[in-house]
Amino acid sequence: MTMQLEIGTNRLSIHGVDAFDLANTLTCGQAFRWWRVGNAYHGVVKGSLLVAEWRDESLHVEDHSVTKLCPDDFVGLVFDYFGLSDDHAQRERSLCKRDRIVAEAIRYAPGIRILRQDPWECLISFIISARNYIPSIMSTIVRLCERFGERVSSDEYEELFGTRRYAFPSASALSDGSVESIESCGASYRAKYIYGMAQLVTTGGADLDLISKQPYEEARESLMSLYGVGPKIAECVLLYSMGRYEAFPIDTWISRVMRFLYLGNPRASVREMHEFARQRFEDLAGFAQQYLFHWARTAKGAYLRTLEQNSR
DNA sequence: ATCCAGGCCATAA
DNA sequence: TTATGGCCTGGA
Repeated sequence: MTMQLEIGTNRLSIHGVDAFDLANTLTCGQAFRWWRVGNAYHGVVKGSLLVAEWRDESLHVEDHSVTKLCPDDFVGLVFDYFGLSDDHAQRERSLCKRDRIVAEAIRYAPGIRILRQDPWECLISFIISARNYIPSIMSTIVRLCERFGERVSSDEYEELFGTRRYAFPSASALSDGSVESIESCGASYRAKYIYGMAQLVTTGGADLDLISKQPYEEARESLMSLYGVGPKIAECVLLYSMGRYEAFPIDTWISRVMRFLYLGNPRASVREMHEFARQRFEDLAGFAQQYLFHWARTAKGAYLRTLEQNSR
């Protein structure tokens, strides 16, 4: 199937996108800056305010930013962010052949893509996500953006939807704040990590662009050397913002799936889980993780919790 | 109401 | 190298 583009004024329609579920892709826990409004999703992506909707078998995206992108940049942003040039159907087929549990997860909810997010926003967002609910994560990020970010919504958008949107704050904007001001946005004990990170990145003590070019293991170590960043967050950054699809972030849900459905060992170590995932899923581990994560939380949530209870 | 969450750090063995 | 407690507080 070939894609067809239709480009209008600050709007774009893409027909013939295969293996793409917009709703699940935006709400499956990889990004925290999308809101459902009617049948559409409103989100801030790298300083642009986008309104995305899946309608008539096509993806429609509008640019509602104050400063709108030129058509080329707009198309580029959308293709890059959603990974539209990738043959995702082929990935799904390949994963289905490799593993029958992942095959079930894909059958349950196909078309989940890995978004290509901004590394800085991704890093801070997943620091905030530690021991936190998704709604809390989102509201903390909103408050950070309101306090430290720049306005991104156009006059027309604000009039139409009655709300103002802000871009994710830069490192230097956050470093101009303080631990206390970040804490009061709801970041809690994570505020010191965030403020420290903002200072480090602003002064050049950490270079995410450089890290993104390092070999996988080296990049992972570089990220984990940052105060407040452990294996889970490092791998989320690698997967969701650096296109490292071999990454396999292990949170409590993936841990349950691995311990009870794959390894049959309630006390399996994170190391064992990583080893297994690397051998089984190889270069597509990140996609396997995303499908398993969504399936575990929604379709298998109660079941996995029961297994966990019974193993105690 | 309580109760605990999509980890990380420090400390201890 | 692996195990444990503490962090803190907005939501369910």
